[in-house]
Amino acid sequence: MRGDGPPAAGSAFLLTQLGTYAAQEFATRVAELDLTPPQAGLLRAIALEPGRSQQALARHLGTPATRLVALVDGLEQRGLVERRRNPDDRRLYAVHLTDAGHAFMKKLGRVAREHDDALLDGLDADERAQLRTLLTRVAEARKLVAGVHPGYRTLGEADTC
Amino acid sequence: MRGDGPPAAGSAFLLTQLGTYAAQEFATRVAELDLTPPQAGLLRAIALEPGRSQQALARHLGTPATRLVALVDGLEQRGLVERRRNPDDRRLYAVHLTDAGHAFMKKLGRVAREHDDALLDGLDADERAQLRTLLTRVAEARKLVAGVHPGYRTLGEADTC
DNA sequence: TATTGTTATACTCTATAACTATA
DNA sequence: TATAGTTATAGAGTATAACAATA
Repeated sequence: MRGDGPPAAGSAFLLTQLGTYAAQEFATRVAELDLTPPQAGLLRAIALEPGRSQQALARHLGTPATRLVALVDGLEQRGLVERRRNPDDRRLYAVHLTDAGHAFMKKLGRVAREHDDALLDGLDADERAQLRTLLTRVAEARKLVAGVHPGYRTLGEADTC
Repeated sequence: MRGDGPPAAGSAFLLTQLGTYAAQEFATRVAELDLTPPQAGLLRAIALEPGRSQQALARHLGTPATRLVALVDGLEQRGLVERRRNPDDRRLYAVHLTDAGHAFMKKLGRVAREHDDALLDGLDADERAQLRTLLTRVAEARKLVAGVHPGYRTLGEADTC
C-alpha cells in the first residue's frame, strides 16, 4: 500500500544524500588526524594562497571572521600555522603554514585521495571521469567557488527532500 | 606563489560541495512551505509507508526516537499528520497523513521537482540521465538506503576537503 | 523485565554584538 | 571614523539519560 509521496528520489536528492555521506566519511577520516573538516578546509585555503589576513580568508570562505579566530587558534596551538605581524599595518596578521604544517598537508592529501577512491570504488576509470565532468559542469553552472565548501556559509540544516 | 595543498578538488569534494549546496537550496525552497528539511523527509517516510510506529520510523531514518517526537509534534499541530492508537498494543502509535497532509504532499512534490530542475539546468536531458545513473551506482555501492538522508544519523560537521 | 513514547538536561556549535588596537 | 582582530553572550539544534505507561 503506497502513499502519494514523491515518486522517486530525483538527482538533487541523490546529490544531497551522497554529498552528506561523503562529508561524514571525510569527517571520520580526518578525525584520525585530529582534525575537523572546517579545519581541513582552512588549512587548504591557507596552503592555496599563503599570507592572507584573517579577514581575507573569512571573505574567501564566506564565513564570519569571528569563526576564523577559533579555527586559526586551534591550528596555531598545534604548530601547523602561524600568525605573522605585518610591519606596515600592525592591525592585520598574515597567516602562513609552518614547516610542520607543510608536512601535515602531505598526510591530509593522502587521506583525501583514499577518501576519493573509497567513495567511487563502484565506478571504473571511464565512469569516474564522466562523473567528474558532469559534476564540474553543474558546479560551474551554479557558480560555486572551486574548492570552497558552501557549509562555511550556513552549516545548519541538512537536506532531506 | 602556490603552496603545496591538495592539487585539485577530487570528485568526493565536488560531491560534498554540490550536495551541501543542493541541501541549502532545498532548505530555502521548503521554508516557503514553512517546513524544515527534516520535516520534509519525515513526511516522505510517512507517505511511503503509512501507519508505522514512531520507533519504526526512527529505525528507518536512523535517528534517535526522541528526535521524532518533536518532528511529529510539529506536523501534527499543523494538521498534516495524525497519531492513531493501536487497540491491540496501546503502547504504540500508528502515524498517518491526514487529508490535508496528502494535499500538502502535492505541493512538496512540485517544490522538489522545481528544485531538481534548477539545480541541473546546466545539463541537457542526456547528461542528466547519465548523471543520475552514475550517482545511483555510487549510492548502491555505498549501500545507502534509497530515499533516506544520512543526515538523520549525524547532522553535525560539514565536509570541507 | 522489556518496549513505546515522552520529558528534562547538558552539550556543541554558530552567529551577533560589544570591545581593543591600530590606522 | 573606519578596519583587523578578539572576546562574551545568547540562541538553535542535538543527543543522553531519566521517566511513565503498557505489555
